[in-house]
Amino acid sequence: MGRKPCCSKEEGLNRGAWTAIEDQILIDYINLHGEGKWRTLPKAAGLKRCGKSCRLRWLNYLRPDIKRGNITLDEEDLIIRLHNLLGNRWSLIAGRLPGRTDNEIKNYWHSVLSKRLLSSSQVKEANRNDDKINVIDAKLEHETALESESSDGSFTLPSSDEEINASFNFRMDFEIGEISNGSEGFASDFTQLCGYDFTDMNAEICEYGKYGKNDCCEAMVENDYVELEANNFNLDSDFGFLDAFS
DNA sequence: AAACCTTGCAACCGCAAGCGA
DNA sequence: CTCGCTTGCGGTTGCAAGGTT
Repeated sequence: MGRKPCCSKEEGLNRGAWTAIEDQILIDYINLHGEGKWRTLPKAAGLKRCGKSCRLRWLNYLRPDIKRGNITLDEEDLIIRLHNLLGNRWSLIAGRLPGRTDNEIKNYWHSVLSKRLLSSSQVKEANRNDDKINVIDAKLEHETALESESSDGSFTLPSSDEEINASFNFRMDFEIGEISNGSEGFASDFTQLCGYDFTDMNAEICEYGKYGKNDCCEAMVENDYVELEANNFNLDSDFGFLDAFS
């Protein structure tokens, strides 16, 4: 590779793809001594690798709880929503997807989702010029486009590109600032539709907002508020009102 | 069959945050 | 407070495999 080597101060270290033997040495060592102390781990384990490389290999590949490949539609849907909310905060997104690593999600985003969303954004932009629709109508339209109801009342996630694009055409068209200021009529309507209690959300904002915008956003993610079908949240613009807390 | 192109993904790099001395 | 070290994160690279011409 045409780049400066990792941990260039230390010579004689292996680089590039890991061998099965190296993997086994690392697994055995961590099973015995636990994670951490990456700087000293290679020497202690007898690996000719830098600590960074060992850490990365363990976290992204060797950990026993890692799921690999076959990202489900549910996971994909969650990745898209979290990315809309948090941007390129891959580690935070990965934290909401058990068994998935930040690297895998980042790769999936760049190789699959970003291309798909790029094409859907053109359709989305056209819809920005449409008249605003009220929340109830929007929700019904969204459900019609996104979900197909089966005989037992359950729903399925979108499977075709058309359906996924349709989900992106849906916009909440509301100011989240209104929620924080206690727009009770709106909140009760939306709570009824989505099953989320904006009273709790307000409390969450007040509690975590005082520590700063990022803490508040992360707290909201932790508490599943991102499950709202608000696909177009943006950390800086839509949560801008939280700046007042910082 | 061979050359070229595209895609997926593991791995590397630089930077910044956290933490202890 | 500052300095140095370690760890974690996001961006980027380059290899290998599969697809296309």
